[in-house]
Amino acid sequence: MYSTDFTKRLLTYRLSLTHLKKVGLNDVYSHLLAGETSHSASLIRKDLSRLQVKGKRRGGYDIDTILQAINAYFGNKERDRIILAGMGNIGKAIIQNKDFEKHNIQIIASFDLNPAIQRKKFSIPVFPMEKCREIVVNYKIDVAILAVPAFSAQSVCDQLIQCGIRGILNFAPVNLKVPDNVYVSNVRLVDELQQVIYHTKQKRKHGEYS
Amino acid sequence: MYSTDFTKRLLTYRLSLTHLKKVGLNDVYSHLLAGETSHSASLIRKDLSRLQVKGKRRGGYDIDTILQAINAYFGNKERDRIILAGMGNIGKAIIQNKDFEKHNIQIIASFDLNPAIQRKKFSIPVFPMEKCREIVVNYKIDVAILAVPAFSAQSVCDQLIQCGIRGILNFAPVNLKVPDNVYVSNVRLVDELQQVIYHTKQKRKHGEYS
DNA sequence: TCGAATTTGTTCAATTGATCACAATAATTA
DNA sequence: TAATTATTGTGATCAATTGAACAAATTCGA
Ligand SMILES: NC(=O)c1ccc[n+]([C@@H]2O[C@H](COP(=O)([O-])OP(=O)(O)OC[C@H]3O[C@@H](n4cnc5c(N)ncnc54)[C@H](O)[C@@H]3O)[C@@H](O)[C@H]2O)c1
Ligand SMILES: NC(=O)c1ccc[n+]([C@@H]2O[C@H](COP(=O)([O-])OP(=O)(O)OC[C@H]3O[C@@H](n4cnc5c(N)ncnc54)[C@H](O)[C@@H]3O)[C@@H](O)[C@H]2O)c1
Repeated sequence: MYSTDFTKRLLTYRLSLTHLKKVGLNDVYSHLLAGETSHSASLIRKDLSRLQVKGKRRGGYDIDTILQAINAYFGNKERDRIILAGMGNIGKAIIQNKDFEKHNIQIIASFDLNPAIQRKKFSIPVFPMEKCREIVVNYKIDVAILAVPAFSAQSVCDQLIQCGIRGILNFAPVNLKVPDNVYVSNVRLVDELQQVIYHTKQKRKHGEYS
Repeated sequence: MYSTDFTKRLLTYRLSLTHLKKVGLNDVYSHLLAGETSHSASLIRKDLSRLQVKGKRRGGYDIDTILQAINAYFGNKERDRIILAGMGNIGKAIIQNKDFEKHNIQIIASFDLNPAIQRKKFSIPVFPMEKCREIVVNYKIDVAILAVPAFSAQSVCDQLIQCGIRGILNFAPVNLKVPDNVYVSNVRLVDELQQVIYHTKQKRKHGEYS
């Protein structure tokens, strides 16, 4: 199996390629994509080779072919349905964003312990956690977004796994403990920002100027 | 200089250590921290060694000492002040979150082109972009969060850099073009989720069960 | 049609990063 | 006190990833 870095790069390529396509291009050279994505041209060629995308020597790669290969890699034939736990600020921001739909990801339901939130009208239904198993089983859901406060994150995580969830995108600043057969990815916004601050200071220090 | 992976691991350690401390521990063994963070014990020891944190042989490491070293590494003496561009769903979620303050990061102002939003009352002032240079210069701001729609991301990014910003945490699904002396980190929520979905399917396939 | 220019595809080398393994050392127990 | 156990700290090894380089192929122009 390929590294997670490879997978991540593919999504970066996709982003640039859809943009280039919108701008009117049909073909792309590895070094052009390199400029867009800040990955080296030879790494890009190697990645495309792993994806079994063939370019034309001296002609570059066909953008649509790459995009199809990337989407195929992620199995984007069927629509992926997921759920959301925690309908707070982050949860609401996410369900209002159209990008998930655009990439065939559908958030079909959310869960929140706050009855006031349950009563509100959103684009998707809000249930109490007790309803979770029913939804997960009936709709064969594998993946959940976890956007509850830190102090309840582990407990809600446990419940999700209990209900059958096998993949979690976690926003809470907590290192979740999960069994081996569950995949967790953490979005640590505070950490990300702190890293930006740190690296920005470093750049200043080491005097990189354009 | 150290890799960004090293920097990222430090923040993971910090998360677990603050948790362990809250639970009542004062000391920690490398393999205990390994269990919390899913990094190997030997890697953790090497990281701590690089941080010049000394443990006691057979006695483990003092948690406070590690935490101080990590905070020192990130220069957490002074409070870091940053700005926010785009007061939409993500922007609002971020300014309402207390975690940034807790880590000495202060978002002092935000910018949005929507006059209706500018008139609303938030915990921080909302200015039109024209005010940006003044704020950035007067308060010596280096870092910005970019949370505007994709189609205006590059343009707002350019303006920020024009005003003197040197580090950007970008939420828009765009590969920003910036000069060499600017550091950019991207939060790609759709990509993150797609990766979770992908890796969850893979785990299913390769039959990992706990 | 031939040659020059350009870009892919892949091999190879080098670097980086992580793990292994163990000596050094400290604590514990008998 | 001596033996034993547990843990750090680090040098050596191993693996993975990246970048460089170049042959093969294709296009373009003369
Ligand atoms: N908002 C941000 O910008 C931001 C930044 C970094 C991290 N985070 C983290 O993301 C998570 C969500 O953030 P937020 O701003 O949306 O928080 P929030 O407080 O706005 O929303 C949390 C929601 O979870 C619900 N909830 C609480 N306990 C629950 C439980 N046991 N079961 C089901 N639902 C429960 C609450 O009712 C609330 O609606 C938090 O852990 C936060 O630390 C948020
Ligand atoms: N909401 C999510 O969950 C989510 C998920 C993935 C990615 N994103 C991305 O994050 C970014 C922000 O998302 P959001 O949901 O907050 O969007 P949003 O539409 O709610 O907010 C965008 C804000 O930016 C302001 N804005 C637009 N153009 C501007 C300009 N030129 N200068 C200054 N301000 C401007 C708008 O007035 C608005 O207030 C978008 O690029 C979006 O694609 C969001």
